[in-house]
Amino acid sequence: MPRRSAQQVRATRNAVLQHSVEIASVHGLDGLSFGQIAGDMGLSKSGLAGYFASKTEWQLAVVEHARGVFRETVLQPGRDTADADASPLVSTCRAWLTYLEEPAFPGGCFFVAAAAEFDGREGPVRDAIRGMFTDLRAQLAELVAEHAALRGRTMDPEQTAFELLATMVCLNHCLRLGTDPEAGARARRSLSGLLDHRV
Amino acid sequence: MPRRSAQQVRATRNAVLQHSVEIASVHGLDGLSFGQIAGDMGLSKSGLAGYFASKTEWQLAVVEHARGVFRETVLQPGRDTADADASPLVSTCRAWLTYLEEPAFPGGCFFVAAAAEFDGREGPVRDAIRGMFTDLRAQLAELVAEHAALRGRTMDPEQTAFELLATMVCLNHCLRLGTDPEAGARARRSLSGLLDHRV
DNA sequence: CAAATAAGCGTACGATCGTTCGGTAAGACG
DNA sequence: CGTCTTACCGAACGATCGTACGCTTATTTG
Repeated sequence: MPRRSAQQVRATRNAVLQHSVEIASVHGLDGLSFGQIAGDMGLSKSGLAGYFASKTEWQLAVVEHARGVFRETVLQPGRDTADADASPLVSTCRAWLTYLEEPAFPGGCFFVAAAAEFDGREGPVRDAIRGMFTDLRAQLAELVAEHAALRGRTMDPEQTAFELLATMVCLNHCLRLGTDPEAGARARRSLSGLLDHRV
Repeated sequence: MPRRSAQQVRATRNAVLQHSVEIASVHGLDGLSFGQIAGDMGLSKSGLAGYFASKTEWQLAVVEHARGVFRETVLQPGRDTADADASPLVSTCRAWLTYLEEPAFPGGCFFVAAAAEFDGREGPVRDAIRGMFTDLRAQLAELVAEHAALRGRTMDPEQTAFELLATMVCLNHCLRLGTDPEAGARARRSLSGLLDHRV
């Protein structure tokens, strides 16, 4: 069997993916290179490449890893910290704001960057990113519907989900580019209006 | 003097920049390569590189060229087609929607892509992109203030500018990724609400 | 203990990258 | 007409890219 246990291998692979996501959030998924990342992590180029069947497979693994990070940084805390005052949607938005303002990835939201990078191309990487946003939209719409029911309001879940996503994407844009020091406050004002609740 | 007139040279350079913007909107500013573009345009690699002092200078020229395209595709028509019914802001938003839905660039809005690509880095290219959005925000806020005055409403120009930008950025995102066939309608609904006017 | 397994390394491959340099030839000007 | 300017090309450079192939070596298994 392996010279290192399967658990150690998985841990190393996870560390590689974590560092890959961080670099990719700054330099893009195409900006990843085996040599660079291997050097950063004290591995050989071929050693690192051995973890993945190809660069595309590596990129797909990075996307999947980032999805996990988003889940446990935004969606899961959103569910967990909901209470009588804050609906799951409200607390999800709060976790989301934190995720953008104290970035989980040094280059800002990995998915916004990856979407912009691959939205004009074809292939499995684009499909994976697209899948992430399709799921996100569905979950958001569900949370909105739940929120509306809790507050006894009528809302168009899809429309509100679109506007929530718009606010978050634009907040990420402004924060990363630094064009608007008040972006956080503006996003919160938008969200409060959308949700009829202080965020 | 030159073997080709200065005007011809400028025309060639312009054609190079036009094609560069189109490629960059799909593959990113870093995805540009002298060899690739030169091949596409029937020039030699070194011949094309001769137009620019370095790759960075090339990227800066591409950003500047794209700014011109945005000006004459969105801002200028927005000003020109305003009438008694549609304020300059409303007609600008209409031109903007057209720019996103019948893309001037094959990869969607060049600036959204470029911002996502460079927002985590430093250097002159990032500064140029940042400058574009700083200007855009200022012009948007001005248009909003004008619009509010025309309609006799009170609006926070900066806040509304943020929400307009959010809508447009998210529309571009959804259109390019194809995650929401109704994105155009949703964006129009958002805009109509923001501007208190059918868009 | 010996054999089998596979993680990781070193090396090499062809391709492409940005950049440099000298040569060629076409137009402008004396 | 001769000279000068310069747009453009061809070739080459060092570097880096993704990928492939053996080899070493530690661990597990029979």
